Amino acid sequence: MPSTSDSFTGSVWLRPPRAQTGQPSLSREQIVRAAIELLDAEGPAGLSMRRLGAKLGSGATSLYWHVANKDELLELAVDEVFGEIYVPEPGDTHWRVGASISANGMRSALLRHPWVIGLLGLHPTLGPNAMRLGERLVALFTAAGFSGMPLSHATATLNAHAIGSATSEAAIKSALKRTGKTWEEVAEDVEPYLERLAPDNPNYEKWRKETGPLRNDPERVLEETYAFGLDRLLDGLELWLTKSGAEPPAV
Amino acid sequence: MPSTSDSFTGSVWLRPPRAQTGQPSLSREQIVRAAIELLDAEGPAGLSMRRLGAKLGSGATSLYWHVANKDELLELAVDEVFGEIYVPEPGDTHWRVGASISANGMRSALLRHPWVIGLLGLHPTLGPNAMRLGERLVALFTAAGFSGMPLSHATATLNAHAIGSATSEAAIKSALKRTGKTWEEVAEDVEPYLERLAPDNPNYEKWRKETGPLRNDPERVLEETYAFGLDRLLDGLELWLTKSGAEPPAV
DNA sequence: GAGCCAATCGCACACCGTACGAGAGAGGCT
DNA sequence: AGCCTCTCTCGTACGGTGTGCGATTGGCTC
Repeated sequence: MPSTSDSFTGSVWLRPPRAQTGQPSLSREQIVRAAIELLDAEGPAGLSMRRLGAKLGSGATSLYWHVANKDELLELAVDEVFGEIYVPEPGDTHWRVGASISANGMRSALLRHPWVIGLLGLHPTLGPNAMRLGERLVALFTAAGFSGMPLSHATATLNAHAIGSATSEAAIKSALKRTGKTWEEVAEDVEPYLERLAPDNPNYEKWRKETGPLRNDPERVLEETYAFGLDRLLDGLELWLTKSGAEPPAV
Repeated sequence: MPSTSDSFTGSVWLRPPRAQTGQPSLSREQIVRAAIELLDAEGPAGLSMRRLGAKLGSGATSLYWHVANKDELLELAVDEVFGEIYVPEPGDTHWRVGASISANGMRSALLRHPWVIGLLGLHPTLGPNAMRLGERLVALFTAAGFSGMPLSHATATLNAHAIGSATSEAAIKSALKRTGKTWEEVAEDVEPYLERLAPDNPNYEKWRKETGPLRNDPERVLEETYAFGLDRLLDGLELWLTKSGAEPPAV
């Protein structure tokens, strides 16, 4: 371990890659992939260095040659997940479609790997895949007519919507998965609690009574919530674009 | 511990409160408050049951009388933080202002207690404070003219924006705090990395060069990003409201 | 005073991240 | 050929973690 001085977060990305000559039976990519598999299968609690080592047929501490510590491994895993997100080229679609595809990709990647959500607030992700994502979004929104700080704000807001939506969605799905109950069973469980709180929540209660019959398939509802918000957001961005009098640059 | 059957997430909220007769030198509220102090001061890693016990002058395992386990303690702490968020009454302001105040409150609560962000994806929060928040938002958006599922979508989207924005913001601030460096120093550290990746990120690089001089105070930029997104979102919601021909109910 | 029961606590267990140093084995140099 | 160096693996050990369990305390009601 050359132990470069702690530049920025001491982040993986800023450190020169490791030279290689010996007999590597382990590799960083392999470790990261295995870690992701464990995390997907059993959640954040399912990943320990010992278990990961076992899964790879090696000692737990051997991993520390390829990875400085567990935190760094998680950073690598997060960026790997970002690699799954596709952002269209500017020319391929209208920017609204491109932005939708990008946000959908972010959302579904986060829902496929919900453990990522809990890590996003810890370090800024500036791995190569995250950078590529940023690059593509800049290209997309530049072509749409954004520039300067508003461009950055727009892309950040798009991502914020995907992240925020995925967070709430993951919370619900995690509860369903953990209890193994169906949506109906959970609703039954919560019902008496809501009844008890009803006097304090008249408006919510009224809304709940009125929309009760409509709220059946939670999967669908969650998706609609996300899509509704995305459409409103894109409407707002488009409105700003026209009002600010921006011209899309020549394609 | 009466050990009620595991209703829903076995969530704290659905369990009857504990009877009380003995000599309580510890209380649930006190424990939760102390836990929040520890979490605020030292982050998620700073909270252990032993340290918490020590801080309260009691044995670590004494806490387990008042709290089923650490997860439950964290759920309680999250709801406590939600209690800090103020949502105006419908009559008090235009709904856009009310929604802004609410989202601002959510954002700043999350930034005051960044550890909450990492917990939001784990359980749906249905504590009393979260419920009160929901109630107020329903009231606000009902008065604005929303109803049915779109009402729920609108409130969820508002929260998603606050959560998503706070997540990215917390990531950056956490890195700054952890390294103790100034924004300029971090920028210097990252610079060579960005230069190296520049060939792959032409659009991003172009944007970066153009806006370089403008991007000074990150605190301000982050706030502007959030505010820009919020405005676009509210624009989009307002547009939908007028286009859907909804009438605000009599006030 | 007897008995009950809420509340506190110490101990122990299994597990965690990881520092450290010993060793294996390949490659390059003389 | 001999040796040295450098990459890589691994066992051991340390100080921590969450928490199950049983013993203990002390105030309350009969």
